[in-house]
Amino acid sequence: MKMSKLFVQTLREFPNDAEAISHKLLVRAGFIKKLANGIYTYMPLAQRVLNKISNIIREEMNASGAQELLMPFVQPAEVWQKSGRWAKYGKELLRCKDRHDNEMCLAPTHEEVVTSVVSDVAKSYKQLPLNVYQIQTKFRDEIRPRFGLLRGREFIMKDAYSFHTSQEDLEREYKVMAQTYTSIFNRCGLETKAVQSDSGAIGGAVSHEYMVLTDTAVGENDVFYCDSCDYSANSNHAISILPIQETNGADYGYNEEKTVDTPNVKTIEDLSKFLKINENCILKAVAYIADSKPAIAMIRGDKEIEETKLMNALNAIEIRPMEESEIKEYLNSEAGFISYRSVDKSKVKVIFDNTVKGMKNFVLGANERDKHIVGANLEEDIKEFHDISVVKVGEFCPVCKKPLKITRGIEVGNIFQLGTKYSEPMNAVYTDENGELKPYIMGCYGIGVSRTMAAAIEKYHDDFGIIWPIEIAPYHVIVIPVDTKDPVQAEKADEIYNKLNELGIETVIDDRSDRAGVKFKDADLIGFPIRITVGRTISEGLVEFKLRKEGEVKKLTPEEAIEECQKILLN
RNA sequence: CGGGACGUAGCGCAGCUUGGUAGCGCACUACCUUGGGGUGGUAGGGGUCGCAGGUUCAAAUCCUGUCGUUCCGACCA
Repeated sequence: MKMSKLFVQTLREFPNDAEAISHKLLVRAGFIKKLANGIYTYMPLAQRVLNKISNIIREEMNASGAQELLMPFVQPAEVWQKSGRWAKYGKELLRCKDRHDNEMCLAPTHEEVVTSVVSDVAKSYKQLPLNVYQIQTKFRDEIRPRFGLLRGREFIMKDAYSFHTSQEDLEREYKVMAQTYTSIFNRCGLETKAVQSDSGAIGGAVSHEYMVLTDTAVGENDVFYCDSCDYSANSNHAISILPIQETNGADYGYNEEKTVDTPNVKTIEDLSKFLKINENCILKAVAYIADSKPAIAMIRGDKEIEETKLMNALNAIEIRPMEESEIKEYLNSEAGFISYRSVDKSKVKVIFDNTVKGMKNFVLGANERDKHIVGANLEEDIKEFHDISVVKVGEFCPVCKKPLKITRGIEVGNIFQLGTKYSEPMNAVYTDENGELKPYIMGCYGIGVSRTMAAAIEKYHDDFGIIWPIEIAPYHVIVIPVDTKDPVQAEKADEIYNKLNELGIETVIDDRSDRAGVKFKDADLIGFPIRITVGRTISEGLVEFKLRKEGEVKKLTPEEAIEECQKILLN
């Protein structure tokens, strides 16, 4: 490809509205162009990267026995109503109507359709197990799309679904997919960590997220991990061992239950200062609306609530903090002074965190403005506790009990054992050996293709631009004639360019009449892994060979440079 | 959903206070110049100033509404 013909425009400045480095570089290097919030055109350079990632995925998925298909992106409401998700899926599901007034939606995922398709075709146990996948655009109407391709509304995803006759067979396939994912990301030049995204609790669905670990990534997930064993988990789901620590308000002189005035003391921090007591002796109440119903979560003052865990404990689909007015309405209380004691437990669900077990003579809201109770103790009939707190660094690994560490991760893939979550409500069944109808046992396996591209940039860049891993780089080599007016340089550069292309090495020649500086800047920005510069030294029969990654310049003959390219690509 | 900021050429911005022919840099076109890390110059092309309404002889500028973008918040009561 000639640079003068390549449909790309690099910008001299970073875009103003980008935050994440991958977003800034994708825009500045001319890979993507925004059409609307969270919706982008993939320009030719980006499309080449996406194709490379997709092809690696295809090769690995096919090798592990999965079959590629392609399902509709626009879907009728019926399939979603069948699974029950038409009502449950919130505003992320973009709904619309066709000309006949039929309700439709843009697919955010394909469990419904694939279940429906498979149940029409795979009617016998003889056709199972089955694993089908597609690579396709998805649409999720995110509340706040940001970070470019890391959290767009429209994005490209590989989604695979497997169907089995037994849990054992599902688990076998799950392991196959886990291996497949590791090799896919390795081939993309990305090291990933498979991180638990569920506590692994008995009977619970098992799932893992594949994280590209980077300390620099803005936003995204916190990942807890253990150096001494394999344990790692998304902070959403991480558990830690925290010995039930006894905290006693009596140590601060509060050994008798009584109500005290706490004027204008609203936060735990203020309260702790005002009463001269450690935060871990205060029982904090946080009020939520869970699926339109009120709930309060009680937790030790120094701990924080993990909403995903709370959601699970409440068995809710959607939760949000209560607003001031709702606190009045449902709890007849005021923020800062809520107590679990005075609420009507038949109407308001109360959840206690595990940390509350060890609290004695604690401080509690009095359910009245400017008043708290000190020296309080839990009633004996409160016996149910849940893990609803966020793990903190330094708490202990649940497997080997060593302190946990934290890092940032970008989720690029996930694998999930679904069981009969979809097949049962959708009545998707096969006939088994005994002629009985059974629901499929299912698994699903996703990879964010466009997000993987962005994650690679988050991981591999420097001040000058992108440093593509060669496996997913848009092109392998850029040949730069320094002075296109010098016929020797131009001719020799052309020769190298043609030779490389003949060898199947994807090469761009920067034939523009710009100065060398411009070409170097663009080459670094776009991130070609190999650069061959044809300049003055060509009179001595030498060109410059430079890897974007390492930055060292070697003087080689054109033949040696071409050989070097071949060697690198063979590895 | 709450709060702030911003919408002027593909990108980055000025002009608005005090209403009077729409500007700068990059990018684009042509020519000259330069030729190893974003040369220097000359001449051009490109904008219903987000949209709608209002005030006015006159609105990018003032007022109202609306749409969009963006940042923060939407656990720590």
